[in-house]
Parts: sequence; structure tokens; C-alpha cells
Amino acid sequence: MLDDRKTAILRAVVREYIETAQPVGSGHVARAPGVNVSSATIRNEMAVLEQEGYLAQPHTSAGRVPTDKGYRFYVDHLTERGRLDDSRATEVRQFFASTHGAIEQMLRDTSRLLSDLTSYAAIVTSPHATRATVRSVQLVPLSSRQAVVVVVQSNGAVENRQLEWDDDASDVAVSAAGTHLAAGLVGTSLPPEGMVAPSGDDTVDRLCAQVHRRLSGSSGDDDVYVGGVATMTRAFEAVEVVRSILHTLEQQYIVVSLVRDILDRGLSVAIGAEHGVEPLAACSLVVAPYFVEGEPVGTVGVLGPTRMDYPRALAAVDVVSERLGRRLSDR
Amino acid sequence: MLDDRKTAILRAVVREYIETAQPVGSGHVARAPGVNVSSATIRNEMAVLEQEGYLAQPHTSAGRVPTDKGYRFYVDHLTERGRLDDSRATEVRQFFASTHGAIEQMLRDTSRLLSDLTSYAAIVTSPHATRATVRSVQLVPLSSRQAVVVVVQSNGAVENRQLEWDDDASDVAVSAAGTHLAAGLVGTSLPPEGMVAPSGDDTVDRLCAQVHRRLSGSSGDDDVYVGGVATMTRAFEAVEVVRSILHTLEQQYIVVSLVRDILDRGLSVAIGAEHGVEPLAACSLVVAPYFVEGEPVGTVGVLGPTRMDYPRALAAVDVVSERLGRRLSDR
DNA sequence: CTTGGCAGTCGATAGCATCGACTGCCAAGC
DNA sequence: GCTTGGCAGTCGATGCTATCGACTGCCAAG
Repeated sequence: MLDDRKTAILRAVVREYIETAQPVGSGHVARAPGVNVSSATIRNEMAVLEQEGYLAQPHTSAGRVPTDKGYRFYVDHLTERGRLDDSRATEVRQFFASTHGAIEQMLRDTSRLLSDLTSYAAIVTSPHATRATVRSVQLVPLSSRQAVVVVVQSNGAVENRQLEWDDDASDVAVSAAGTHLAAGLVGTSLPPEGMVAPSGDDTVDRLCAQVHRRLSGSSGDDDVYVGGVATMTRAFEAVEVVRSILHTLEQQYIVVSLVRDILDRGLSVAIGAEHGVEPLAACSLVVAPYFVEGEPVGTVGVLGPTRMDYPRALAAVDVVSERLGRRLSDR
Repeated sequence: MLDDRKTAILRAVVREYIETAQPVGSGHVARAPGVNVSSATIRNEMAVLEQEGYLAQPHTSAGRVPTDKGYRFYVDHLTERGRLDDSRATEVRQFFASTHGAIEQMLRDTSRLLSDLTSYAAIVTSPHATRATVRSVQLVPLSSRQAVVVVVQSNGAVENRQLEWDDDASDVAVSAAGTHLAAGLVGTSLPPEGMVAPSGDDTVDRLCAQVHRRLSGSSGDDDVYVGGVATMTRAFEAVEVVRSILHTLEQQYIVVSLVRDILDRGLSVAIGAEHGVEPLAACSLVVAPYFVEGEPVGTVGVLGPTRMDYPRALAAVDVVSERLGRRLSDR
């Protein structure tokens, strides 16, 4: 563990580097509040901190920069979750008081809100339906060979899938299949566990099987909304880095599994290479689950450079996840 | 109008500039096929082309660069819609043969496809429901004070809105409201023209009014899917330009009205400042409507730098819009 | 009207000196 | 023994200058 003086020095380095994005020299640290030794002493201490892996030197004769390990120590021991400032707090309150409409739009807007609050990119995953149960299943015919199945869940989420088949099916059969599906699925959860029981009617069973297939496949659960990607251009100098970050963020499944993985490991902050997604090695991710009826169902997160403002990001993520969960719960 | 030689020179300049992104000098043009005069002659011609506004010079002693007007002439007179090369064509075919699931996911994937095809950013707007009619309306209660209204349209699009009210409403009333709404809305189109007729029951009418309000407001029509934004970092040198482009693309309503405006003016290509959105002045946009049952209902488009590969973008946009329309029509 | 030649322009590149912000080390001091 | 001021040394950043190279416009000859 680090002694008090090393701790103070590390804190000063991280704070200043986050603010200025420039390597921090011993002189600057000496001038920081809470550090009352000369720059020479600090030089000695910083050399030790470097050896122990908390700091790094871009090149000889440059100041020090925090390593991932340095940020980790800072986040774990030198920063407590702050409150959001008043103007931002009311922004959040107003947002959730006024948001209406389809859930997708609300999540999309939430990602924009979070990005506005932090000026980093924001990630919002859609509610995982694990605990939600099916409230209603409806089969709506579009033509003699096509239909849409609409499933409404207890959390208000609406899933829809298109169906097609080759031979004409009578309206009666479609309607029967709808009734049969409703009977078999209402009260269960998505994706469906097993097939609904056979009905005895061939056509009906074929329709049911197709519905089952469509609902089993890529579920809307994996939807993710990423807002504020433009901020990445501000966070990084090198275009090449920005490009690969943007490209990575466009792969929904990567983002989803990344966020899920962090939460599974019980973390709320993943710093730099910790999350293991190579193109995002220069980024940190601050995440928080949101709860509906006591169950964690989704995630909000902030993605910024490793030298991001962690306290603010933590505060924003906390408030937004709490409000979002509450907003989705009271139904 | 330009004579043959000027035309050939302009073509050569545009082609080479699109390929190399470097100002084109008279020497290069002289070596281009179809131009059989000396570089001195070309210099004279290029001076005229500059005076007439087709070319510009970044600075004295540099080559020429096409202006928006130059690109416009190139697009209008020097390029015919090509075919997509075979591998890309099969990529498109396979994509539309295999795409399933919710329509939103399909549109999102389409934007990615189009971006892959062209290596520019791609825009897909969701089908405008102007001609679609309501097939089914369902009111699904979630609690005693909340419900979801689900509307399925003849084109397979599914709209959902959440409702909340303060005083408990009986299941009977909700169910009655659902039936009443279905009776009043099925066969009409969204957004609803007028209120559904009063039913005589106060609670039912209040629910109907709320549904009406929610459906009238921001309709899902305005959804837009933008894919491949990462390509913008490759297209432009200046980070500042990339930032403002990305930021603009995040404003859905700007993108939607931009695309709509271009089509309203009967264009398929908007070059540089032509579209009037200042942050995108360095970009061109190639768009095509897609048709469902003979009606233009949505748009696909490609957004790239003004020095984009227009023939390829045009071909890609044509093929994708055609296939997408067909895919959405056969239902 | 076209063309080769030529002087002139101007950004890009490279070499070089300077500057400034650091560090590590050391010897003196508390 | 820890701390400190001093000092030599390192190295990127900055700015200057010379050079280079790719152009252009102009002109006189064909």
C-alpha cells in the first residue's frame, strides 16, 4: 500500500493530468495543495511510484503520466462518489419527468442526456427481459402469407417479428395460432423456454414453430443506444485512435458484451486495458445497472478517455441509472 | 455549356482528384486518356474553367480542385449510373434474402450494408406510413394505472406508446377502450386524423384521448438509422470538421429533414453547400427513395466527402433502395 | 490556336540552433 | 537518515532558413 505522501503525490498527478492532458512534472506537484515537500523529494517519490507501476514517463525529461494502475488506485481510494451539481441534477429530473413515447426513443434520449451531462460518449442498454413476463401475444395478418407477431411484456417492452410462409394459410388458422400462442406464452418470459404444446392442427403448429424460432433468435434485449460519439474526437488527438473507437462502438454486440462483462465482474469502472477490448484500450468505462422492481435489467454507462473526470462520470451514471430504473419501474 | 475539350479536362481533374485527394496539375491532365493536347493548352483551358467556377486553386502554384459546380457538372453530364460489381451485388442479394426480425433491426442493418458497400456513412429513414393503414390496435394493461397501446400497420410497422393515468381504471374500461379504439382506427392511417367518436363512457373517452395524443406526437416515422460514421475520420483530415459532422449526424431531425428536403427538390445528389446544412458543407449526399406498393415511403442515402466516388454511390443507393422496397412490399 | 520554354510562386521538407520543461544525481543541511 | 537546492544532461517543441518540387502564367515561335 502507498504511504500518505505517495498517495498525495499520485492524487496530484492524476488530478492535474486529467485537467491538462499534459505530463505532470515534479514542480507542479510541489505546488499542489496537500503536498508540502520540495520538488526534489517529489522526484524521488515519483521514481518509486514509477517503479511500482503507478506512473509512467512518455520519455526521459518529460513529466509523469498515470498508468491504468495509477488510475485504478485513484478511483478506488482517492475519490468518493460526488453529487451532480444542481443545474445538471435538475436537467436529469426534468428529462425523466417529461419523457414519454416509445421505450426505444426514451433510451436513445437517455444516452444523449448522459452524454450531455458528462461530455463523453454514453451507452444505454435496453432492459433485459429476464424477469418480465409476457402480457399479451397477438398475431396480425398482413397478407395471406405474412403476419406480424407482437408481444407485449410486463415491463412495457414491445417486441415484434415478421413471419412469412409459402402456402396460403386461412385467416381462421392464423387467428387460431394467435390464440394458441397467447395461451401458451402469456405469463412466461422471453425468449421462450420450450415450444408451445402442439395444437393438433398442422398449419397452426407450423405458425407457432416459426414464431418460436423468431422469438428465440436475436432478441431485442441486445439493443444498445450509444450517444455522443462526436465527443471522442475531442478526447483523442490521433485520428486513427478515434476511427477504431468509433468503428468498435458501431458493433452493437461488442458494446453489449463489454458492458455486461464489466458488471458480471462486479465492477463499476473499467480502466483502459482492464476491459480487454483492444481498440478501446485508451478508454475507460463507467457503468451502473438500473433496476426495475428490484431486478437489474439494464445498464447505463459512460465511455471516455482514461483521463476522464471519474467523480463526475460516477455521479452522472448513478443518478441516471437510478432515475431510469424508477421511471421504468412505476408501471 | 462546355465544349468537348473542357469537358474532357474537367472529367480528368475530377477523376484524379477523387482518387488522390491532391490538387491536379496540368501535367497530370495531359497524361489522362482522352486528352491529347499539351499541358500548356490545358493550363489555358483550366484558367477558363476556373473563371467560370468549375475549378478552384487552393493557392497560386498549386493544381486545381473541383468546386461544387464542377462536381455538379461531373455528376450530371459525365457519369452514368453504373452497375455494382458482382461481389457487392451478391452481398446485397444475400443480405435481403437472409434478413429477418423486427423492421428496426433490418433498417439498421441496411444502413450498415450500404456503408460497407460504399465505405461512406449511410442513412436509412424508416418507412413513412402515409399510405399504410392500421391493421390492429391493442391496449395492453400493465398495472391499474398504466397500459401500452400497440398499433400494427399494413406495412408491418409496429408502433407502441405508453399510457399513464392518475385514477384507477377498471380492466373492463381499459378493455372497452381498446375495442373502441380498434373500431375507430383500423383502416385509417397514422397519425390519426381526428378524434375517435365519443363512446359515452367517460373513462373510455379519456383513455382514447390520451392514445390519440400519444399517436399524434412524434411518430416513429422520423426514425433514422445512420451507419458507418467511423468512415468520416478517413474522409477528412481536420478533426474539427469530423467533430462537427458527427455532431450534426447525431441530431436525427436534421438528418431527416435534410434527406427529405433533397428529395422534395427532386434531386438524387446534393453536393457540398447545395443542401444548405452548414456543418456538412464538405459533404455530398446521394439519396434514393424506396417504394412500397408504388408509393415512396422512405429513403436510403450515402454521405461522403464531396470528392466521393459518385458512380459507385449512385449504384449502391439504387440497388439497395430497390431491394429494400421490394423486401418491404411483398407482404 | 497550339506548344515548348522559362521565370516566378508557394507549400512541403529537412537541417539546425534554441528554448524550456523535465529528470537523476549529489553534496550540503536539518 | 531524510530532505533539499543546485546542476548537468536529455529530449521534445518551436522557429528559422535553405532547398526542393510541383505548379502556374506568360510569351514568342511554329
